[in-house]
Amino acid sequence: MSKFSKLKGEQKREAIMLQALKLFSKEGFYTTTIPDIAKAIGMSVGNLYNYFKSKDMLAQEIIKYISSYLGKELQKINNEDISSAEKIHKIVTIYFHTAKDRPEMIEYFLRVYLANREVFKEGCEGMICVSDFITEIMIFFEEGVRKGELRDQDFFSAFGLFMGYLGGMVFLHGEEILPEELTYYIDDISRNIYQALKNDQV
Amino acid sequence: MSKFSKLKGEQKREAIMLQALKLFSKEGFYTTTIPDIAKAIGMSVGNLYNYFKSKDMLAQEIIKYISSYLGKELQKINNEDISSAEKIHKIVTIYFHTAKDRPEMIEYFLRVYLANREVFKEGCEGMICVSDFITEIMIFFEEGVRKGELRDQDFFSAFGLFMGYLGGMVFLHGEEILPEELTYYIDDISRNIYQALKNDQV
Amino acid sequence: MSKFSKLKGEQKREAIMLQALKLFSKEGFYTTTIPDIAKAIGMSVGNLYNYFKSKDMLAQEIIKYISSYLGKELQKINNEDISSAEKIHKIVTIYFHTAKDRPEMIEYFLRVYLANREVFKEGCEGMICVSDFITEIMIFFEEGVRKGELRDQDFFSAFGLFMGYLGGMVFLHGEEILPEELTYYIDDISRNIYQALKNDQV
Amino acid sequence: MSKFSKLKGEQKREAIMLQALKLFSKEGFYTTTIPDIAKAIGMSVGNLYNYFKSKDMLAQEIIKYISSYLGKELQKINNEDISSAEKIHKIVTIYFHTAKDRPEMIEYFLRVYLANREVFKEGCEGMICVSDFITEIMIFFEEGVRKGELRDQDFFSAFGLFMGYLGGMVFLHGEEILPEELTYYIDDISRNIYQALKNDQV
DNA sequence: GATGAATGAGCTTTCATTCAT
DNA sequence: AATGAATGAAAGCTCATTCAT
Repeated sequence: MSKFSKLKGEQKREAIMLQALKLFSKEGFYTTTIPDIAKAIGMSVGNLYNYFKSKDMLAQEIIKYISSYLGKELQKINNEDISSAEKIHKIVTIYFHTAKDRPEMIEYFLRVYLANREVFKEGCEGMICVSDFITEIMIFFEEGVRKGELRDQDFFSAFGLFMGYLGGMVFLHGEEILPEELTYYIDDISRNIYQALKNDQV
Repeated sequence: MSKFSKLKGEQKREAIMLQALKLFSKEGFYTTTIPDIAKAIGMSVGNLYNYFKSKDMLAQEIIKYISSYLGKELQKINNEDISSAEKIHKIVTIYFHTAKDRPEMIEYFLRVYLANREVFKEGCEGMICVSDFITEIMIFFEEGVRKGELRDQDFFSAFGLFMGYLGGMVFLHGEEILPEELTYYIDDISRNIYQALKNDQV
Repeated sequence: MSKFSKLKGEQKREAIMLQALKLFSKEGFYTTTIPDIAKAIGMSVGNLYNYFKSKDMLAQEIIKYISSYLGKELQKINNEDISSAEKIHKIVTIYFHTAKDRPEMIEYFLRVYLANREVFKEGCEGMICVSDFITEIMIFFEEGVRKGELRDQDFFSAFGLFMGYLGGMVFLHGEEILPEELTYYIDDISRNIYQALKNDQV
Repeated sequence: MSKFSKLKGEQKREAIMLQALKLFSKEGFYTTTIPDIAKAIGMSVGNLYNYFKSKDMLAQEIIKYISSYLGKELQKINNEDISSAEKIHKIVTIYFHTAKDRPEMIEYFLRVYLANREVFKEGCEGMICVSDFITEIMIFFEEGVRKGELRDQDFFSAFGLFMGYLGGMVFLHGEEILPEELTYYIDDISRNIYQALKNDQV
């Protein structure tokens, strides 16, 4: 643990978020207490409340943080001049590598954000706290359609496929049910997604 | 609410599970209290503990109940003598209709079972509490492969697609993000899944 | 301390109120904690909340209790067939005797109810939690006017005199500033009040 | 808010007291926090502690300030060469005008000083923090007796009448129970007090 | 004098679970 | 089987006060 007291201002906010992110995703939102978080980063409970005014607000800031992080990764891919099939492969790759290197991010999305609606009800209405991420998926999809590489279907139908599929795999991995590493499935899954989304009318 | 006191034995157990299922899926596991459940079915908290020895155990019995229910539905489809493409369509249909008619079942799976690992850690190791359901998906998949209709890929890669996709759509629906009813997407999604799983080597 | 566990239902509610009344009036509302009250009556904190759903609600029930108690005492006097001067003397007497025998009641009125507006804001709007008491003062005053014994002045001007005066004396007594017992002042004060309120137009 | 930083020394002390006075009387002593006060005057909490060594000490300085202020007003009246009846009228007038123009002063007296004994226990024993004010009431009363205009009764009996009555009226006003403005009652109340205190033996 | 981040004890309230009846 | 009062540990959050800068 790097000395928390050496950090300041915005850095401390981020240090708190990263630690809470780990605990929330590993232990669950309700089973992680504020004192747990404070102790883990070596600060006092009271001071934590100087940075986030409630446990719920902290949870909301974290999901925005994750959405922003993943959104930026996707943006890089969207900016590349490659085919939709290649983009799908890269998206799956980045998603699974994130799940491997920073599993708490994906777990948080699945187990904290998606599962505890009541926590995000006020402050994250609709999908405003994850819009950075969703926007990039939308851009990927619409460009693919425009270029004639992807079939012009309902966006949500495509989005649900993407996110549900990837999320489901990460979940199975988290449950230690998968016999192989996540990265083992990258090719299969990229192919499945491409098969599902591609435009046959050529 | 039908008179709880008229029921007996196993029927009471089931009445408790159904009420708890509704409350857990709607309000969340941690935000639903045992007194909430007892009051909703008109019995005392003390007596509820005569049927389930803890809140966690109740939650575990419920997921087994759901798995069994959905497993039976899938079994009917598996027993029909139709193509894999048709089976996929039927599975998607039954899933979305369940999500529409008894949304608490699917929501419970997504928001209670998948999200609150700690509750199911002891008693539902691996996927033993949802094996009825998973077994039928496995049967569907292996038969499709055997008949040469589906590509012989890793089971989990296919399973993740199926469950993640369907779950993701139900989630989007629960968030009131989908512009259309769930049933509207049945054809698109069935097609996407089939495209992803089908055997091209013919 | 009588065995709390022997009591039941409404009796326990009352036992809690009486103990809280003592502590709130002696130590102050904010400096008395719920554990303090629970410990003083030998019950658990959690169980106390089975009887009163918050500290504020408990405080509100207590002021209603006091108002009802004092209201009944005044009612007896109002029902007697005596002059207004005699009634004043009896009211002052009963007030000071209450202040002597059950000082917490009067202290509560002065130091908890009158002073901590925010606690009674929602639930005791206007004077609805003390209406039993005020109503009797109003009856006394209006009958005196009707009989021609008291001057027909604004009710609040008369009411403020009565309650402010008596309250002020009890306060001075509580501060241990009065050189004599409260009862020593009964005649002087009754006379002063009568002089202030009587009808000279005869 | 005038620039706090322009002031210095004793002026800053007074600025703090005036702001705390407003907040304590309006929001209550325990519901007003030190940061609330600091923010309201645009200074830091740390610096506030350079002027007052604790919240309790601040509260004590404020009551002394109020007592001194009101004492001076009464002194002017005592110095006038007018009858006791006229003095009573002037005292009531000044009291109610203060309650109208600077309501926080009277409210503080009633709701902070009188109600939160524990805060003033050490430092304001007896009535030493309000002696400036009480002394003037005493002077008024004793001169009235000496001149034969007021009956020679126990001082506290007279003092309680005065302060209790006026305080009670201000309280009723604060509760928005009075149908009229406070000043409307000046004549009635002055008369009531005079009737109560005057010497009939002439 | 001035700042405000930091402390941590202590508050109100909740709730799974027990048990005497 | 049935009741629901009782328990008490533990939660989220507050705030007077301190102190390094």
